[in-house]
Amino acid sequence: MFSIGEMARRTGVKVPTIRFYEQKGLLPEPERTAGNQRRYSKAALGRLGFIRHARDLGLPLPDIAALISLEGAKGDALDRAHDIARIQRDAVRRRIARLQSLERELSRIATACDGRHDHVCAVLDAFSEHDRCLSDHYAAEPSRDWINYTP
Amino acid sequence: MFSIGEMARRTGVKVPTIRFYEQKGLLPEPERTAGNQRRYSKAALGRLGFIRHARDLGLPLPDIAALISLEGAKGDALDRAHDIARIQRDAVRRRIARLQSLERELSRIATACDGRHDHVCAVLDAFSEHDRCLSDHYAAEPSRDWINYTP
DNA sequence: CCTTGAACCTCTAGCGACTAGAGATCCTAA
DNA sequence: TTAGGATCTCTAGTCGCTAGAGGTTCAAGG
Repeated sequence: MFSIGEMARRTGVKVPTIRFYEQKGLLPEPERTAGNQRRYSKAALGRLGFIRHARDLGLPLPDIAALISLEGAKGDALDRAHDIARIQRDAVRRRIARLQSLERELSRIATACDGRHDHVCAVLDAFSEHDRCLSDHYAAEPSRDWINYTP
Repeated sequence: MFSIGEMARRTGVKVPTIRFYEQKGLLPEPERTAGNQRRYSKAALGRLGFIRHARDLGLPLPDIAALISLEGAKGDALDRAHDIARIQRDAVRRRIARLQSLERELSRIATACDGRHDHVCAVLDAFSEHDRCLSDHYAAEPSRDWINYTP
């Protein structure tokens, strides 16, 4: 049996976050001591590790809850787990592509006029003017369209 | 003079978000019609475009406010703008590196046992067991250490 | 057995960056 | 003049935590 602090130490999940997960239904309510303190089983430790790992992989809590509900599932139900992984992987790929174009543009801005500021430099303009962008980072996130941006 | 809806249409920033930016001091309070509706100048449109672009680059609002305060600055003050760009670029680079290792792991999970679920498949285990990870994605984000994770 | 102090408890509120809704008012074109 | 889309203010909700207040419990040392 582990105290909540022991769980935190072993998984790297902070104590308030563990209680938060319990409140959100991701962790089952643990046993309590006579003095009302939480005592966790090894299974609970494993599940917290699962949550931690999935969170690190970028999964939102509802998706993690969905995965947990698949515990012990067989057959077609497991397709859901694969789906979640695939969807997350594709989302990550899109984020990578988008960040790479942002990185190019930030590099451009960071090196604009190379630190010589005897006259007005382009760094602020570089932030505001998308026309000068080397890349198409707006197009990368479909929910945001700059089509009508005409300053 | 532009209405708030026109500003939204031209920049892609949603109407409530424009009001939110005003409330946060990123946009100056615009003129109003007799009926209390906002009317924006071209300068305000430009600034909103600036904010939009900087947000897309991942800058937090306080950093954007700092950049705005540099408007018209000369000399050393502009170093601050370069600093912000460099810091953001480096942050983006770290995020890319981290996401790439996550992508590898999600791919591994997504393709675990290849859709044949006649028996218990490894996808859930793959989510929970970091031992099997191909990459070191925990180490990528220094604030989270898995050193003591022993399930 | 008693004390001390670290760890635990519940509860509320706050973060960032919006987003959604209610209910009221305004503007514009037919 | 009227209809209906756009706008107004205000509050509350989202996500995934995090921090703090104020109180209780546990475990080790004396």
